[in-house]
Amino acid sequence: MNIGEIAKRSGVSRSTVSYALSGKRPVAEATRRRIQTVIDELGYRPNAAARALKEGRTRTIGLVIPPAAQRLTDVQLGFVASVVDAAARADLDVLLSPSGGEHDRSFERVVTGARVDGVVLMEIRLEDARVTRLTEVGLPFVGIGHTSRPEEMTWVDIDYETLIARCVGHLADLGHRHIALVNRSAELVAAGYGPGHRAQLGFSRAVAERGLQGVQVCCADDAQAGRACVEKLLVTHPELTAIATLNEAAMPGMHRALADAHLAVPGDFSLTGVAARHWAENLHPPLTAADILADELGAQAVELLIQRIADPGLPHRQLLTAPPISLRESTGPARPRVGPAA
Amino acid sequence: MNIGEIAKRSGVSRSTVSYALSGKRPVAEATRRRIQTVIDELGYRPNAAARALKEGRTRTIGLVIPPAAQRLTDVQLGFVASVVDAAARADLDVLLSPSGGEHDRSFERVVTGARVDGVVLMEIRLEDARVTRLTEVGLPFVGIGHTSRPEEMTWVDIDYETLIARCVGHLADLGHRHIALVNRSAELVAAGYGPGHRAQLGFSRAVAERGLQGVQVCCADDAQAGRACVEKLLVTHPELTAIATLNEAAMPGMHRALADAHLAVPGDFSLTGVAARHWAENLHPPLTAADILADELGAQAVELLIQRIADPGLPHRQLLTAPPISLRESTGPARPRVGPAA
DNA sequence: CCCGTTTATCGAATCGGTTCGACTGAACCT
DNA sequence: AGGTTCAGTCGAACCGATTCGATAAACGGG
Repeated sequence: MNIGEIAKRSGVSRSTVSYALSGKRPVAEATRRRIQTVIDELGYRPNAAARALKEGRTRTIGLVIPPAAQRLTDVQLGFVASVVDAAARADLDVLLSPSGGEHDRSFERVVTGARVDGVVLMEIRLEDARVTRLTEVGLPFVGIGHTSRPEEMTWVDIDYETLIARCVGHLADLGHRHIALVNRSAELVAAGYGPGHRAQLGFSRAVAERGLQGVQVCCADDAQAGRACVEKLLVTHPELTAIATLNEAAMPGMHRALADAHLAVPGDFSLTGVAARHWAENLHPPLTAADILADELGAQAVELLIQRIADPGLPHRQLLTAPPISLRESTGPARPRVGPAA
Repeated sequence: MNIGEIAKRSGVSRSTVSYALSGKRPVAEATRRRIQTVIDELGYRPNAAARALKEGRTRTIGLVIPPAAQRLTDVQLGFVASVVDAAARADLDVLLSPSGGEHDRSFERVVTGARVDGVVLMEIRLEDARVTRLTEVGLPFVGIGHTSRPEEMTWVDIDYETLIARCVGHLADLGHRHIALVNRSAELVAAGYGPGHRAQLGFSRAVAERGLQGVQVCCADDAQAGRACVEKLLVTHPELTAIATLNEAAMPGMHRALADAHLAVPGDFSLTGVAARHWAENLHPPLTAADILADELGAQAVELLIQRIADPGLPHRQLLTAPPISLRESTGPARPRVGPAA
């Protein structure tokens, strides 16, 4: 079931079969039909490895995800899905590679040995060894997120700074004066995780501009932590009337803590943040949020990667997507709180 | 940066470099060290396509997932993560392929053209064209789930029938006499989706054995549907005191509906089901559930696949994993309901 | 000292495609 | 009629590894 077999049965040479398939040189219509018939009969498909070897490209891209053991957030999952989708539309296959921890062998395998034509990198830190390695190896790559030297790489990213600032602005417009930011986990933020870092910046800036009282706290990525975190906040900052967050995983716990404190959302307390659209819509009440358009971001990453593969010399493009905030039902006018500590 | 270059710089032939790397023939210690030095200096890694072409295997497995657009459930995500992890441990790469709908090209690319040595197939229907195709092509594969002719393929699966029956048994032990099963979406169940189908069987069987009153309903895979579904159930079946479910996505909405009806869990109403452990633990209250050990299942699937690749003639093994139910806090003794319709 | 063995290495074939240069007729031009 | 062009095809080289058979040197036994 190789090209030689097809050639033999069609009574032509291997090169003619190849040209019939690729169309890179003219082939007589009668010949082409004869070959096609044989191919259909035998269900022949060219061997991907042989083709990759000769052509020098694999028609495959790598997708480097955080260690699989550690659970992906909804937003991350959205990225994966959209990258896979976009790649499929471009007739590219996707090789999955967990990275970090004990999975460095997998990363190395994907990156070296010409297994992929390029790589999409998720969850980039401000200092990121994988970026260094990819640059060193000279493999085209696009980051979803960027390092502390963004001009040195090609990336797409979410403008968390602006998005969080918008959330704060929205709350301020509703009359809230005491607002908290619930960030991602302390380790992540300390490690220079971009979204966490930029959320801090955006929050500080917006709070300062609007002359508000702002509190920032970190919170592990799970419901229990979210609950504990908000319970504590309500006690230590009894004047709080609203929270903005980018920590999806903690959100259910945060809701719980508010409910336990008999604070209705949005009646007594407002909640907003940055989240995937369908996820925000599925909450109760639906979350007023700056939506992350994961689909678009993944598609753009793949598109950029395809460009870079075709012409690695292209100037490194950078873009931010900053859609407007989507008003839903989790925010309302500020109302002086009568909380557990009041 | 190919093997010839290494050979030249080490002053040996290409074959000697190959043997030095594979150890399949003895190489003088001095020569081996010299070669290794050159390799380390140049950061050489053998070209995967060339190796695959010669060896006839790619050291890559395919993972066929449901169309990416359609959101993966937590359990499905767990499968993906565990397959990727297990493959990485076995030094295998994972090629991701969405299937179904418009993604059939991607599936075809992966299964033909010798891109992968074998395939792990998720979300199998009772009648599944992909299984037919893989059998036809003769590519080794392992299903997570199985078709209506399970003896014709190799698979691992979760014993939903037993798990749901155990949930019912647990509720019966607590004194519940009127129990509902909230299944997955009607389309899925109608299409012969295994878990949905077997949940039905297990529920019916257990209800009959215990002499209970059982209601079965289907429910779309999202929170809104879950809420609507339970709201309706509470009205149409006012005697209900417990629900068992395998619909994770609908669970938040179900909780919501119970809360709206002023039914406390587990005080007034018990809730149980089949779910991923960490997910069940993260609910409020933590869900008493038959845990799905996704990690183990994925690892077993990969292990079976590796066996099948090594020896496709092996008798098709089949196994079920049926861990005991994990008692948490969402179930309690039955108490006559004073619900909205009472 | 000669011969058989072992050890270390090399050269060539091979995997299954793609692609380049060359060849053959037929059509076309002047 | 002779030369040019072009469609259609073939053979051979090549991509980068692995692997088989052969060879040469070192070694040990009788």
